[in-house]
Amino acid sequence: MGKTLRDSSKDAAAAATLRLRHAGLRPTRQRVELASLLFKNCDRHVTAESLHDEVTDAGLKVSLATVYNTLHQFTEAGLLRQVIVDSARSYFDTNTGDHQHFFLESEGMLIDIPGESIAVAGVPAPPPGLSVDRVDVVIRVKRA
Amino acid sequence: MGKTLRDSSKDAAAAATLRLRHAGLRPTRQRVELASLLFKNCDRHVTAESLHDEVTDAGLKVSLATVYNTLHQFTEAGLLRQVIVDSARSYFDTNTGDHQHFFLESEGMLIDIPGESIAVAGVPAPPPGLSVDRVDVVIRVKRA
DNA sequence: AACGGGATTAGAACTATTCTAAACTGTGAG
DNA sequence: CTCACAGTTTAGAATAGTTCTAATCCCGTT
Repeated sequence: MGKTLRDSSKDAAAAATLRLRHAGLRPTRQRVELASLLFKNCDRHVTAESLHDEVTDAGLKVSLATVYNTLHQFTEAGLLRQVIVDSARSYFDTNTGDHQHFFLESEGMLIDIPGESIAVAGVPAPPPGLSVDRVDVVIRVKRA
Repeated sequence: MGKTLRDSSKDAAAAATLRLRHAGLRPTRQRVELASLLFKNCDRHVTAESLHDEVTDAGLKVSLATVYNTLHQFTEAGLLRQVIVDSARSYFDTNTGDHQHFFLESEGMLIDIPGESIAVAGVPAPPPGLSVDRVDVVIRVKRA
């Protein structure tokens, strides 16, 4: 028989707990709740503010400071990736694989572009003493 | 005969004044001083703070608010280009042509990469209703 | 020289983010 | 099962970068 809503919520929590343990993070209530929201569905892009609103709207109580802490810890642990496209706010991406982004600045919207589809050629060697850490491509788009 | 230091300073100011008029900006003392610093030498990358320090160290008096206003007006007028690589501060680039950047985050240093040398292939068509505004490539580097 | 509108300014205000210090809680030992 | 403690959370203060405000100033025209 199908699972009830409560079951799937429990499942998400259980999965989140596992994921946290794997990452070496203690599965506190707040971290489990945030991880459940972040990783339940498909790839997502959030800001601290948007995630805080979301968790609050869900009737859960997590402070904004904890949302910031958690986003950074998750990023540190490789569960999230920070996307820098706007000098006003930070975005975090649940897709940590190789990919790039469309960015619609007027609406703060990010859209993934699979890594395989984009190729960057002709990158010169970095100046002596420096090594390449990552290549970021941002396709800035606007409403046609 | 060679020009004196005072002459070349005057030249820079005269050139800056012309450049401002061409861009449709009134050549005020502050704008001329900032433009002289920005465009006297080769390509430069500045932040509001760094430019304010520079103009202050030169013994000139320009408020930080004016530096911000001016950077935005220059950008608007196509004299500068804003570079988004850091979610904590804004960089402005005197090179407005087609090019990309190395970014050494730990030192807030930007290095130009000529546009011809880099090619981005395989960019998918943007979602319906959106059009590509610009393609930014940032090569994040670290001390080897 | 006087005028008018844009430009500049100091300082307040604002936004996103980080810090602080106190209260709380998961976890392993007993 | 309970205790203790290190790690976590929290409210609120603090900070950094940037923008706003409203008064003053000055460039270009008359």
